[in-house]
Amino acid sequence: MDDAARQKLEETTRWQPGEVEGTIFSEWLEGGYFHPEATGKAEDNFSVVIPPPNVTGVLHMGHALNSSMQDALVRMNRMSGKNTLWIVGMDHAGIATQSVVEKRLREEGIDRHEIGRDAFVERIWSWKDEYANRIREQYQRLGASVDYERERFTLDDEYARAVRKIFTSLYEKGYIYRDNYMVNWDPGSQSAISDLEVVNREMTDTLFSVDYPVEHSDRVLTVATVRPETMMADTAIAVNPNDERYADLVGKFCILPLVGRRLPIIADEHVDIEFGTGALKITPGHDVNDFEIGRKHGLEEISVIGEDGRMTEAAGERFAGMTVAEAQVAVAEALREEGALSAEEEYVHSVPFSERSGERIEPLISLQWFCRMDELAAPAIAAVEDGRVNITPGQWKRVYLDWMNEIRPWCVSRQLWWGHQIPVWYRGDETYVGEVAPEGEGWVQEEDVLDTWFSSAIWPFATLGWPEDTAELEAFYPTDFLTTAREILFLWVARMIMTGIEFAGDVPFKDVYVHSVIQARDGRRMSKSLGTGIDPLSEIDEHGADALRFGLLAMSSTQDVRYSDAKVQQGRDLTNKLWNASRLILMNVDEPADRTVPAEPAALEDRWILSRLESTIGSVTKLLGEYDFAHAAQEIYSFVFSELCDWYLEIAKPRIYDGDDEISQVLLHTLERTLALLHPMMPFVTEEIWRYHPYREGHLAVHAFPIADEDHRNLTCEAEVAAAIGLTQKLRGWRDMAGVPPKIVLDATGGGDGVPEFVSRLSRVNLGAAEGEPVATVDGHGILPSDGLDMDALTARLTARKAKLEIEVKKIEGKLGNERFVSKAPEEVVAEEREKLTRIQAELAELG
RNA sequence: GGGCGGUUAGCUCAGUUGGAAGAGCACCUGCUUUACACGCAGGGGGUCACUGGUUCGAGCCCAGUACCGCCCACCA
Repeated sequence: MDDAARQKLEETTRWQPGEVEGTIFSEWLEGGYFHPEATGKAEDNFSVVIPPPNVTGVLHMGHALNSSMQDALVRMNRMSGKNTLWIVGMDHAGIATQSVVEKRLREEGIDRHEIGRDAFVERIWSWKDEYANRIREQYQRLGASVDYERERFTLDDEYARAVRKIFTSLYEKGYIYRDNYMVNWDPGSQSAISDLEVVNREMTDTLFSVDYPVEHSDRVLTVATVRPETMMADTAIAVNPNDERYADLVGKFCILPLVGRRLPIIADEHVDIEFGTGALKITPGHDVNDFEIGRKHGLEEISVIGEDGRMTEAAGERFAGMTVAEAQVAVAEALREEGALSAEEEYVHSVPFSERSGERIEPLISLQWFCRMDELAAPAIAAVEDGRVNITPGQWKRVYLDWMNEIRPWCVSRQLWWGHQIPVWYRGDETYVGEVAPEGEGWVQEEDVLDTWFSSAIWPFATLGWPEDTAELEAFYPTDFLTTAREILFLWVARMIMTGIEFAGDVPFKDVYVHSVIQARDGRRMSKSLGTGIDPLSEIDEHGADALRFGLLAMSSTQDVRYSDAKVQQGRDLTNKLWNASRLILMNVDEPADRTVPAEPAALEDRWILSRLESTIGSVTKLLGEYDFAHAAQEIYSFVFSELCDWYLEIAKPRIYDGDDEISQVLLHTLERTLALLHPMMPFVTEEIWRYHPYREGHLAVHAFPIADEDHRNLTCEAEVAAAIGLTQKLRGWRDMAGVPPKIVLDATGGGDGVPEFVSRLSRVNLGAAEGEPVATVDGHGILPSDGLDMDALTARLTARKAKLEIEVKKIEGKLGNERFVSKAPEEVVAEEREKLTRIQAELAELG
């Protein structure tokens, strides 16, 4: 180490992340460590795709969590010597991006229709560039070791070609078709949306009872509806076939109030006899159920609400042009005038809303492109059932299978401008579907674009150059695992599995880990609109990237958790602890002539820390492999704090200052392995410390990941030191209990053989110093009288301790006195109780 | 309406196959011990939501109840 480095170490008593994180990251990039050659086979290599964030915004805490998890595993595998690729990129996010940009334009007083499609899309592209830069920078701040040279965007030319190929191919297989069908119409975005983009909310509406007179009769059929404004589109009245009240009316007709149309009275199982009057108005044009019933019975489909959310001419001139809400009031009023409204009551029910625009969904019949899913789903179901794709935690496997088994056609067209324009061309009655425009004059391309998820569904292989037979595909497909939030299990994960099998010839990943959702500190959802979001960047500014990464991993779990500042602080503490422990080692230890650590060092504590180190390496590696990030973080935290710093370094301190080859070997070896082990979780601080390590030959990012070395495990030694530590703690505890001032060194009997030297030093109780009449005993060691002992306080505390132990004795004696316990419980359990009793009785004896 | 998850220390959360409950933070008491006060040592604190059951023994298993959360669903 040169003088400048030594001075830096001496001066820097706290880990200061802000100063060095940027430099370190640049060095990694310059080293090209994150940009692998596309060589070798996927089964030997390691690859992961990042869930591409929307270009609408900035990274949120969910992205930070996901990336912390992926990076931990990616770095671990890269260090283990695997050719490793982590793919990054962004999603064009059709509706989301279009509406954000549209809103901004409106603030400038511009309507997108004024400037036209091309100019509008141009505006979004510049928006995209701006946000992609920000997102990329955020990943770098986080330390994500993605391949920045292979960044992809779901609307790139190459990617778009893959999308068109998929569409065309599905069309040729007969899965994709165009149809007039009931869709979820979002008046906000003026587009159809899929079922998965609809959220239901509880609403209080008015339930109107409307009387429909029966033709040639003085009877009326009363139906209940929350949507009287759709009644102009009614084409039937339905009753349950088993409803005796109406059996004689089936086949007859009602007269539609206000309009006067004759409505057939039909029988359908769907109608609930118990609900309301048991008669249901059927409006195939504006209700999903009614649409199904209508198709079944061959009813006419009338539309009275337009795509703009206003009543059409078909609603009659009295209502045409009104908004749906206005029409409801007007229709109710008209019915009232006619005396056809027999009741109005408050009614709570769930109502569909657009997740994106927030507007109430208007079910409309519309000409859209659909994709039949059954054939695609079947092999994707099999892949999860037979374990080619493994979903953890296990309960999500069933959720996935349930949904897949009930899968319905997917409405893939969107009436937007931003997205993959559907590769279909029309000319008169002709329709052409293909990857490129057809030859000839007069062809006009379909204006609609594809659902965003249609393009993200092929992310794992389209990013690798599919459909070309690229070296990247060969080397990195299928990927190894995916970590994801459960909310996109259907939207994204399921569809990737389906397209992967169908088009790339294999499942896209072997493991899916569904992680928890990090909630706001108060337990609410983190959301921009609620203002409950916590910005990862400001957390990094405040505590450093390592602290945030550690904190997120430590607080992660399979169940939802609240954001824990304490866990981030714990990460911060760990970086600082590691930094300072390293300072102690690196400033005091010289590089030994021979780096080799003896299989069995002479010093007990050396054998001990080596054994504990290897044990920790084993368990952390295992936990990371099981996606148990929280326990992995906890494990390494307690190793560093407790075992390495609180015990080993304190025990070894005199030797560290004196310096000898063996302690140097052990310290430098232990530090090296600890840094490498921790690097995947805390890449920055470990890389920076490594800079000062005499063994350094290159960056830690590409240093070998440690493999647990069984030769250094020594259970006998671990037990011996554990006992010595136990004794030290007892002596310290006793001192404190007895109120002995810290400066006083007590004398005690015992010690000698079998008790390591450090016990006396760390407990400040000089074992075996002299003989004499003890005032008390601790584990057989007699404490000799001393000026620092307050005998009154001691007596009081001993009495309290005794009382506590006696209660414990009674409990155990009761248990051992229970004949059934002794006879039925396993021997070792009984033996353990006996030992415990002996132990406590011995302590009681010592207390006198 | 169906399904899933949760209820453990003041707070946030762990608790592997049932053997008598842990961590971090917070709290209390000491300590400027020459790596670190983002530290060190010691300590207090829990009828494991409730009610039954199985068992020698239940936070863990079974049945039910009460709250809380999430997902799915076409009750007008």
